[in-house]
Amino acid sequence: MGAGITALADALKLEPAFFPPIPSGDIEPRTTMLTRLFSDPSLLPDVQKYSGWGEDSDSDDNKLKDDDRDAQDDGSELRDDSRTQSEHAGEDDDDDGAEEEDDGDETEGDRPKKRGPKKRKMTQARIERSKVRRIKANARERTRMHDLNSALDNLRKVVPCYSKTQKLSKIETLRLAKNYIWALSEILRSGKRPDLVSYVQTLCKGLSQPTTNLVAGCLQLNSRNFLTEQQCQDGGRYGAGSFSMHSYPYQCARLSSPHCQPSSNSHALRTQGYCSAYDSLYGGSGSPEYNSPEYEPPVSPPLCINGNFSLKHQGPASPENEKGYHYSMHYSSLPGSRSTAAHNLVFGSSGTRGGIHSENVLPYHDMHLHHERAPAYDELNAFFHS
DNA sequence: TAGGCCATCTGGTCCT
DNA sequence: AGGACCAGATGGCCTA
Repeated sequence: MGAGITALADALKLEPAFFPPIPSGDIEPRTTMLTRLFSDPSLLPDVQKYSGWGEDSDSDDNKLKDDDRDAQDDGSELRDDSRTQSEHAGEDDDDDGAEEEDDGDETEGDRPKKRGPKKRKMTQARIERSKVRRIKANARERTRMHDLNSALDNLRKVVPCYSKTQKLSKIETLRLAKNYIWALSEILRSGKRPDLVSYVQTLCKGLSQPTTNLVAGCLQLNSRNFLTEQQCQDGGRYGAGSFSMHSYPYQCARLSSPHCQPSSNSHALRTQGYCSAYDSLYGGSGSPEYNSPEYEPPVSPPLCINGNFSLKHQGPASPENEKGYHYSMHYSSLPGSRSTAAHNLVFGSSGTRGGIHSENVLPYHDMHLHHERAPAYDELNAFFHS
């Protein structure tokens, strides 16, 4: 696939070093990493090297911060003092809380005198200004956090599990997004249709059990079944984090239905299994499970295993939505259009490989691509087509 | 009731 | 000086 990647990089007008390896062991602060990650697509394929962000990198992150704090010991002392003051002063911002600063020198008492430039006397005007500044800063901080939450909401909508009634927590959203990006980039890298179970495992890596259940539920796959299946299959061949590209028979929750009974015919089983799973994953085909009270209809980009996804915009478009999803393109539904080729790439050129028929898939003209590189997708499809 | 998640306030730090 | 970003503290809400 090396040449393929090069062609893909060309099609996307990316730097030649697409998918460069990230030196392992380079742990950086979470915010820096996220910024870099989302601004530099070339790093996506190695996201998994950062697996365990939630735990390991957090501690590393904290370690760094602790080091920082050590270097700023004086600052934290001040901080603790001010914290205590504010606690004693109560929550009321209007209660001349700033005057406490003013009295700082007098109330120091047993505390050693602080060095450095002496604080200027807080005049009434300064106090007022300080209060106004604080109030404005609070408002800005609220707005900032609301923006952050809006962005997280948008992220929730494009990861493979979305429910308005059972929202993923912030941390789980980020973890799932990371896994999702990894899984998609892996699909792009290999150019093969992934094994569904491994795909779900990849998505769920590092997620809490409730979230794993939620994701598996959203994907219409009984998590216990797939976990059990995993353990039963040749002792860890599908170990955590693996992203096996070959398929094998597995049991999904829907296999109990009359047309999905396990049989000795592995091909038939595989076919039926995929049929059920993908069927549901693609949003469609009148699956009754969608009426489950626990999950809303799969408004998430269904499994997006075809490398594309449709964003769900229900309700009025917010300015942010308009801003963030400005680009959209509709694939032609003409016979023999490029979408077919792209579709075949991930589902196998036979069109029935793994039991997937093109008619089970939402037509591309119903799927909106939203990507800042939207113009490049034509070329990307050309690549798929060739 | 403990624990998880969240919103908010707050002060510190960095940058313009 | 002021804004952006960050992280700690706190309290509320919800659920097992």
